[in-house]
Amino acid sequence: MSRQQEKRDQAARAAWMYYVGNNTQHEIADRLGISRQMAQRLVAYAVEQGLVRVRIEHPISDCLALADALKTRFGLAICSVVPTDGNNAEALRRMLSVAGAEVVEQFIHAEKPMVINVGSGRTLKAIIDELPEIDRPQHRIVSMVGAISSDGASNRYDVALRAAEKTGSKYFMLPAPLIADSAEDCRQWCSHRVYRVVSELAAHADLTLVGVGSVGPACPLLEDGFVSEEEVSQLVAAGAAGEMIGHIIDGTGRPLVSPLSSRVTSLQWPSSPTRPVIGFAGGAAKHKAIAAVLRGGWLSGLVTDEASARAVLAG
Amino acid sequence: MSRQQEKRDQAARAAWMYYVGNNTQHEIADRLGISRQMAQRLVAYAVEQGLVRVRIEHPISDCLALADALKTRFGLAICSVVPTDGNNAEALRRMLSVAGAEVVEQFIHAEKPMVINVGSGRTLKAIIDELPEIDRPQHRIVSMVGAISSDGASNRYDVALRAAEKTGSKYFMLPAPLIADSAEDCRQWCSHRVYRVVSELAAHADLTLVGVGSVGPACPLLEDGFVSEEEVSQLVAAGAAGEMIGHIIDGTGRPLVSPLSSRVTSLQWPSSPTRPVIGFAGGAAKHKAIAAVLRGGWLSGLVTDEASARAVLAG
DNA sequence: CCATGTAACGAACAAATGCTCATTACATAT
DNA sequence: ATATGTAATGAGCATTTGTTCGTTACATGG
Repeated sequence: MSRQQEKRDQAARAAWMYYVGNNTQHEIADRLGISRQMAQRLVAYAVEQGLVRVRIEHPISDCLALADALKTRFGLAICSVVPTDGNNAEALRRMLSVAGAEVVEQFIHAEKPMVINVGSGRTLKAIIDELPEIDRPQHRIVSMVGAISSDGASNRYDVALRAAEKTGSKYFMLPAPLIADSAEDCRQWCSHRVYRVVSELAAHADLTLVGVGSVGPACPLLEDGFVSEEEVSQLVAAGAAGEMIGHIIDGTGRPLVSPLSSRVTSLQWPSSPTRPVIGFAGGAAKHKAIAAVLRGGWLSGLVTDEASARAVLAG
Repeated sequence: MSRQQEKRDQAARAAWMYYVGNNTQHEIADRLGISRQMAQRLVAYAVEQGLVRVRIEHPISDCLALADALKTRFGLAICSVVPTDGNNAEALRRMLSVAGAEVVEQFIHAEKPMVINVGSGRTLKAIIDELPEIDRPQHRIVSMVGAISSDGASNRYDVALRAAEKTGSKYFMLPAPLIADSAEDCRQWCSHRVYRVVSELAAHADLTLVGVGSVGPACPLLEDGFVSEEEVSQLVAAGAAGEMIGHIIDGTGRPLVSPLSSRVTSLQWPSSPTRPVIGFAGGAAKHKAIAAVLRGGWLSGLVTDEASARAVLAG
């Protein structure tokens, strides 16, 4: 057994004893014949590696009420609202991950083979990471965004690939960059045979998972270098309120036609979808984007936080 | 909203912030406008109330190896082995609960209506308590042991009832005491119409969950006042190695014929069952009982602890 | 063989948590 | 209104946990 494996094993053991067995780290150390600090490190390592999964079972009535209100107002089938924790971004991300993973798990669990479209974004990535390993080789996972990044290497946002790894499902990548160099280039990418095959598969997906992004200073598209600051300013001036996998929408939820829109290669889906399309997003920066996406009727499910829910309902 | 509800709500919120959001209790206190101690109490309350569910995702290879060995040796379809934590009974119970609940959850999750037989015992009770609330009104849960206790009141071991409450399933109780006053009395109970109906239902169950008990000093049957110390001595002298819902078996796993055996009203099932029958037990006191039950081929699944697994495999 | 970088380790300290106890608020019965 | 029991509260302290830092072990390349 590799050194790495051995460490994970021991960490898992320490985590069992600590979190489930209610031992102190000192007791664990004694039992495993290691130092107190080492026990502490093992437990910390287990948490860091995602070996420890925590769920809060009791729904908070305020959050439940907000979720119900959102369901009614925007015709959602699924809605989960997590408590807001000041503006601690780290905490928010973790909470959305836990709640999001719970929702996704319900679907993934099905034995019946499914096609699952997966978008991009940090929130979605965190959710996939939070998923337990469930073996579902019968499912097919489709990446809705181009897996080819302009600099070639980094595919760190290929959330779909991660999801496929987690579940052992088949993985279908979209052979394109997220944003093509020109409208012509975009048309080329999108007319490739493989693109069309994947796109066709995605059109019949049983489930679609997408992140919702803001458009503005420090927005994901800008941070990840897909658009320039100038382009962002132009988009905002043109009324951009948010985006999903690169598709920009305005405040009413309608697609925003712009120089950019003809260069985005990522997959599209109809408004008021008949199959579940679940969006994940939270945090003050995204209030406007979430509201816009909901107004546009792009989602049938949403996982968000308390403050965002309130803001959206108030708007 | 009731005072109680409000407290649970706030406890859940604190638990989210503490366990998921990674806040300190001080931060939680500030945010909720309460004292540091109060935040601590809320978190503790949430844990105590079972609002917080912890799972360790990574299988420990030693435990996995033991589980595989048990599967092979005793023809089990399912086996889960949790790490042993000295002889901390409390920790053992919690670990078995978590691992057991995980196994049970897999089955309960099914949408297809199921009939589930549920036995008795502290371990099984703890497992049911650990189950998340999943609404499954289509399932039917059958209590394998008499729900009528001799002193009338206490039905604290009616694990099946709890399970039915947790899942919102229909509940079928066995109208009988666990141990009848005499063989004649027993025959009477077992020939009642309702008993026969329930028994018939149980015979076609899709899943059976039972605890495994020891027979000896401080064994469950004695502790709960179902048998006297003298009777236990006699049973042990006659070769009793363990019991499941009152059915005593010897070291080879064969039913032990005794004055008691004709008075036990609880349901029976065939050895080498074709549908899943899962046993739950751990701890030094039960090593002999577990080995006996496995030898008898009564189970197709087992959840136990490392030390027990080793002991059984060594024997 | 040595040099060099990296991981493991434990001591010591700082921070966070849990517990006990005395006090206070509050409800219910008299 | 007053007594009386119960739950809520915070102060103070003990324990537990987390982090930093210097040292030691160990592997790898020269």
